[in-house]
Amino acid sequence: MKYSTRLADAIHILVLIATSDACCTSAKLAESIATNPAHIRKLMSQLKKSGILLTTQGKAAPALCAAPEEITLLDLYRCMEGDTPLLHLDTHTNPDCHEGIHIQLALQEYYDQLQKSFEEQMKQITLSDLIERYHQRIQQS
Amino acid sequence: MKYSTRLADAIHILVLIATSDACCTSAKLAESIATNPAHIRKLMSQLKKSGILLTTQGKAAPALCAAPEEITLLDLYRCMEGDTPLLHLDTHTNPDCHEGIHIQLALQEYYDQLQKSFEEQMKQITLSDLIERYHQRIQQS
DNA sequence: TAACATGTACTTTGTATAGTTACAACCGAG
DNA sequence: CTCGGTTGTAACTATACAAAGTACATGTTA
Repeated sequence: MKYSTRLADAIHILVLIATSDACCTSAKLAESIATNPAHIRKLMSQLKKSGILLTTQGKAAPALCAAPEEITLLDLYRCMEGDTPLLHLDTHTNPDCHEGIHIQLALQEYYDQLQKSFEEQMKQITLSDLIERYHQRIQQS
Repeated sequence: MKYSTRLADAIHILVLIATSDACCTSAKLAESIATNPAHIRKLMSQLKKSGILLTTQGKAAPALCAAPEEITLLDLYRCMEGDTPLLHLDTHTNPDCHEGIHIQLALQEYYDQLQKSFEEQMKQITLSDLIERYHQRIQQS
């Protein structure tokens, strides 16, 4: 499977919306990300369903539902990737092989532990942090 | 990261080799993982290249190159996934859009930070830990 | 030497993501 | 109230890549 850039794209969209004065049409956002407007609208639709973004049909005026300080990377990860974990077990092992099941279940415990810790750290990073770092980079260049 | 069960399968193979007295042919291992022998041999070949597993052509006697305590989850991750990170930037943004580049670069700093911390934790988990937990589960059942 | 293994190249299949097109629904200015 | 611009969403296609499967050269051992 191709790896996903949806989270990175969603963040891209949100940072532009949060920092840009100009009207953010899906066409303009698509130009910055170098993709097509429909894809942008699909991502924005997902952000809307998660209560992160506010959009109006026919009107190019997307707005954040909360302050950037309130939106964490974990919120965005869950919005774009759902419950999909970072590492994957092989759940298609032979059911007749008892050892096989127990190996995967033992592994799951450690995977869960890693996932939980990763999410805990994503919770510490907010959209505001990203915007701040982005502004610093703009100034330096 | 893209969806892959290679790491889980590699661990499956190593645990079986480390704990099984019976001769571990690629056919027998394939049966436990419910896949085909060629796939198993491909995974084992990769483990061999990384100096984790020792195999001999024509001979069904795979063996670990190091004690299970010495083999970390990070070693196995690197072997199976290489430098592929867990989260991916969108590097196909419009080069004419300066903002776009800086958003992704700002994001990269946080992604790198998360990746580093994740790998640090994978380093703490060894094949020996997995085998131990696996034995506990076998006993309980 | 025969039976059985591994090592590896090649092909096929399955599936998630991204790209694209099309169009209905909607907004706001004139 | 109409028209140009916009969103929302449903197809469909293209692409990438993991996994499954096939084949066979090479090696081991009884």
